[in-house]
Amino acid sequence: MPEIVEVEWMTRKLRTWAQGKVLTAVHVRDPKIDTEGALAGLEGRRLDRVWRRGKHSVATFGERSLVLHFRMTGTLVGHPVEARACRLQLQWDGGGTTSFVDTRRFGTATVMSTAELAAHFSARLGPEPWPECRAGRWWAGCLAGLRGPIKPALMKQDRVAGLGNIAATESCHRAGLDPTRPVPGLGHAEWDRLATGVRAYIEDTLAAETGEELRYVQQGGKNPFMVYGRGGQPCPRCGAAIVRVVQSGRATYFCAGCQA
DNA sequence: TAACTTGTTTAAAC
DNA sequence: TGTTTAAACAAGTT
Repeated sequence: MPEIVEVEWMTRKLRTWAQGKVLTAVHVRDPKIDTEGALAGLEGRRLDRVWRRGKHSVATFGERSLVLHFRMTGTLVGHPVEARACRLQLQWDGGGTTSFVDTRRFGTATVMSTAELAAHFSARLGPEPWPECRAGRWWAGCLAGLRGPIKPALMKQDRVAGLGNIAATESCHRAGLDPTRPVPGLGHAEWDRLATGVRAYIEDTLAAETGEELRYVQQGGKNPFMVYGRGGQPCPRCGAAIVRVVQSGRATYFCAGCQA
């Protein structure tokens, strides 16, 4: 599930593949991804910059930008893909091809002007939690005024951009924090632990992404997470059983032994 | 077969 | 009135 770490990884890949190159051809293989017919307008433009904002990957061509959102199963690969899951292909001068592969077809690819992009992001995205160093005070400020539990609060994109269900779940575990604790009840030491936990999760997970293709949770049958998807299994830190609860309709996993 | 998976939007509840 | 949660949605896997 592409969240901040996976989107950062794909953004870096796209940068190495295509930044500075001219987009010579756009092949829309799934009409649903480009109902406005705007993608063809990018042909012939040079890709100036590739950057991430929250869970979006943005390719900027002068005054127009291609904004990608991967939702559940979207991913970028650096070669042509013929399978039906390939929704979009971008061809670059020099012969390279980038494919947007998305089996469940929930992802989006939108063309925006610089002004539209700024308005779009400022209306729905809070500040970036990473790579800038964020202290506990910063987190307390971002989530100030919220009354619900901490884990769903971490997923509010208009407060802090980029954290999804897995990142929020794993960060609470690293912080030793019970995900059901109400935001107003958290103290300075707990905010500090949360700041450290989020940073550790992001950097450790990013460091584990070393191959050419992005790893997914279920692929290869290996679950790389500490608690996510491990209901009933022993906690890797303290050995107590990991429990599964539902918060705001989303699965949360945590260890009642070491998350208080 | 039906339940489960995700982020976002919209509607309803508190 | 503002904040929070539930439901609906996309489509494929289990």
